[in-house]
Amino acid sequence: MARQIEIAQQVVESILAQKLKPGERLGEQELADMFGVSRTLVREALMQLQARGFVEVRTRKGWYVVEPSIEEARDAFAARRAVEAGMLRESQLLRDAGKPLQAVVRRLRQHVKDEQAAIASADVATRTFLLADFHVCLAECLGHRVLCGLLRDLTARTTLVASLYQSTHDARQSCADHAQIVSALADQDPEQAAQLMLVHIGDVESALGKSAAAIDPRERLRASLAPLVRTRV
Amino acid sequence: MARQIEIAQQVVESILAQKLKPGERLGEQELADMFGVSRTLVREALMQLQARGFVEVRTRKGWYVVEPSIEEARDAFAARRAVEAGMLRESQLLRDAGKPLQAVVRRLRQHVKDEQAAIASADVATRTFLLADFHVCLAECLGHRVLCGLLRDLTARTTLVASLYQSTHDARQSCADHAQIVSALADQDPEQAAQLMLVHIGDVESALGKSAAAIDPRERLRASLAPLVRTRV
DNA sequence: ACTACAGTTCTTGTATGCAAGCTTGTGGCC
DNA sequence: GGCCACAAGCTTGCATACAAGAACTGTAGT
Repeated sequence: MARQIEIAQQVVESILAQKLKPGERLGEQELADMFGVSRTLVREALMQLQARGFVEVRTRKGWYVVEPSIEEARDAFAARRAVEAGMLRESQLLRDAGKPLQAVVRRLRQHVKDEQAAIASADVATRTFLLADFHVCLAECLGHRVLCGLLRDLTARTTLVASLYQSTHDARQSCADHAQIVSALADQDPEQAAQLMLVHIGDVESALGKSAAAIDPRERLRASLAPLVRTRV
Repeated sequence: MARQIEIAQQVVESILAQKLKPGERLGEQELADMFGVSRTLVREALMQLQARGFVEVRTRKGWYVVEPSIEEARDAFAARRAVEAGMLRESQLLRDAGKPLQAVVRRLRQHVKDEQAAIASADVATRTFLLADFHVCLAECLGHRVLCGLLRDLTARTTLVASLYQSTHDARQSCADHAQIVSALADQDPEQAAQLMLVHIGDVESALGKSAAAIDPRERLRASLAPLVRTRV
């Protein structure tokens, strides 16, 4: 595969696993050394990521993982609500039912099991990745290849949002939601699945910002420094 | 604004106006000369377009505007159905109603008027652009900035599909559909708007492939040459 | 006349080089 | 001692150079 796309993919996966945080700097030379290529390829990868809304460039200063504002965060969740509810309600597969649906349900149940395993083993990166990947998986299972790509990007964005606004949402709750959604699919009840999905996304969204409102860089620095001040160095 | 983004935008606009057709070759040097920059910037722009699904690169052969297969075409329409129906049904703006809705309706009615003007003046490029832009406009009006970007790309893709499979769909019909959708919005009836949207997209989709199945490059060349042959040069 | 092959040319793929701008550290000045 | 100016270094922005592969053309041989 093309080298740039590999680089871009790796960055996206790191975002999905919350290994890359919003605001993180991505030096061109640094990445180039890391992947053993020249800056040219790194730039091309970063351009792709920019087009997909993951990174931004501040002229002559560098590339940074995007830091969605509160409004952008809400907007990302609103987009996911629209896309995922629409996907479930307009799915052909759910109308026709039959054998393919069974295979889908089996695969999704397996995915939920994987989520549970990751939660049990306290593997945060895998857990975060799988919880987001469920939605991508769902799109793929329902036969929407375009939506699949769309959702990969959208879930990555909301993952970014979650790590910026310190979500307090419980992973087990998300996993349980997923299980319920799969059940609704198994019952061939798209509307129920869509409703559950809307609630699920709403829950994840409302878990934001309860503890920390907006963490701008200055605020973060101050927070990081606070203990030092308190101990009177 | 960054030069690459300008280049990418211009390409997308050309696609939306059907000035660039599927399978069209995009030579790096050719574009570089056209925009007065080096190939580096052109490549960076093309990389962005690749990430958004508009062009593909065949190694050491060149860049080409994507030629969606029949399945990819259906998939693109399915994605639009899901996204646009979801958008209308889950819109906050339509629930709250009130003054902002009026402004939205006014703007959309103006857009429909612009469409009518373009149709009347037989300006095919503007007409095609505006008919696609309606959907983008709708997303923007409803306050979804993320969906707005998504729809810009999705409508461009279906425009590409339409010019590949020679849509027989009537522009006036599309315009009338748009007007109806706006009316449903004015009546604060999201479900009705969503239904109309689904029918509208379905109509556009089913207008495909009736006349021409797949137009491969050879066939196109033959078609282009036909008149010359007939006059016995 | 048709095919096979070699040379030429054109195009992409990747690296490198150089200019411009930001950051930071140092020295001088008030 | 503190503040400002300037310079060094590092990073991005963009162009150019060069290598490698593909297509095309012309030629020779059957």
